[in-house]
Amino acid sequence: MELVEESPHRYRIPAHGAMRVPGVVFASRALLTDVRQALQQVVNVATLPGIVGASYAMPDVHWGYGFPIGGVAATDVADGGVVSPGGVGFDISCGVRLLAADTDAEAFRRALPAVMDGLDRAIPRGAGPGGVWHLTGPGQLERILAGGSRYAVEEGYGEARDLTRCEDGGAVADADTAQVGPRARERGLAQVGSLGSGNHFLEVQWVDEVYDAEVADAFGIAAGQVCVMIHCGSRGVGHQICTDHVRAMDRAMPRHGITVPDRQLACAPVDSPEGRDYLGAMAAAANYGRANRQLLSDAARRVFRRAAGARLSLVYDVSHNLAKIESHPVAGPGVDAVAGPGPGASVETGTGPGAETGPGERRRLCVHRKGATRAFPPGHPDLPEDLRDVGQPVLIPGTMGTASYVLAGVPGGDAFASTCHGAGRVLSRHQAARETTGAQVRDRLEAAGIAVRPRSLRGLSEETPEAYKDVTEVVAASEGAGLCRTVARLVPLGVVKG
DNA sequence: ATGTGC
Repeated sequence: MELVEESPHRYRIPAHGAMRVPGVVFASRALLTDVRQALQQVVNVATLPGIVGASYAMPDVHWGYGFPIGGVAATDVADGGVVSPGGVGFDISCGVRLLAADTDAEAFRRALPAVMDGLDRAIPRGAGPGGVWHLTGPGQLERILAGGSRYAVEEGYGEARDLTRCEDGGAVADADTAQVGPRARERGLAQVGSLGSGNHFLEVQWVDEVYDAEVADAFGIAAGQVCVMIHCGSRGVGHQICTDHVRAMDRAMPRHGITVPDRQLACAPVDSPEGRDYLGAMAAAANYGRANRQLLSDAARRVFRRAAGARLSLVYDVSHNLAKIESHPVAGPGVDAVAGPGPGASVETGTGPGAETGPGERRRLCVHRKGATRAFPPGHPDLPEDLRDVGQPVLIPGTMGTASYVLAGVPGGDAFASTCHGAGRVLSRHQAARETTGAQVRDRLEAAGIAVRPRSLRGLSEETPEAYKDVTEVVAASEGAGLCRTVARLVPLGVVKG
């Protein structure tokens, strides 16, 4: 496959065969090792009906179900554009939430063991059922699916201010709970307020380095400050919804006259019964994921209050697995996404004030972000007022025991205002577990001064840092590609895992 | 990611 280096962090796969648009890969040379399968998926995605601009890959791209993880694709709703569950992934609305404590790491050290023990008891995790809420009936699940974090806060599990620091104010309005099937509901009942397993975690971290003090200050974080980062999704609900709607679309594709190069790219026009049904169910799962993070935040807050006398305030909550209907400028047909980022250079800049002046007509697009984070630039109307001048906070969870990052959206960013989402796997779970044992991983973390509260040792071995790309390099490549700017680095004091 | 594998 031809990969043309256009700039140090931007590569292009020229459109060929059935591709309707080119592929654009943001990466460094080092990050391009072992991504052959993922880049074939970038090519496959470029054939989808209605796709505009390019099929994008973020620097943390790796192989996924149909679409690559670290992929961004937008389709034109009025031009037969499709929505594909594979473009969101099985863990619908998986995302990250960051809370900042009113204490610094030095003062906090003494309280750490008690806080970790408290979190160990308070945070449900691991595969299968178990959550902080025990639902009393189906009506309560209905309200979670429709109301997300907003419902959790109404019920007393948070502060009104939290909602101003959540993407979409804590809930998307277009959830269609009638499209959430019985199996998804059944699984959802018993998992409200739980981390799950795999790379999901709750970490106690501290701000080890600030790169942009002004933006960090606006976000509410400062050097030395203790934070809590929560990375989790919509558990069995999202998984079952993805499964159910992939099947429905797979059956409906012939009726819509759609053929795809890979069955895992099952899709339907956004403006079709199957497309609308999926988007409504996906929005319900998104709300479930947000409520999930809100409830875990409340559990962490109680522990911090009791064991450390500390208060946690929300920095931001953002998903990295979601499709959204957004308006972006798009160049006319025949115009490729050739140019790199820079003044006047990009064909489909992000939304925001810069976008209106760029070339192309604004179109209603279905933007799929799978393992990619929305990164609105300064001035975007959907940002809360106190963040409007600095841009959207972007939260990047690192590999267990290494670093995580806080980034900010920038003007002129390419890929429909999106950036990376994390480190990205290089070893499969199985391979990782063969490299080391959970006990070894635990001992290494403890020797580095990081407290670990795992639910299973097997899970720890699968998450060994060697299984992932270097998150620092991913973040540097994303900034180098003009997708975001680096604001702060966070390092763990303690890890709670499934 | 996932009651982890049709």
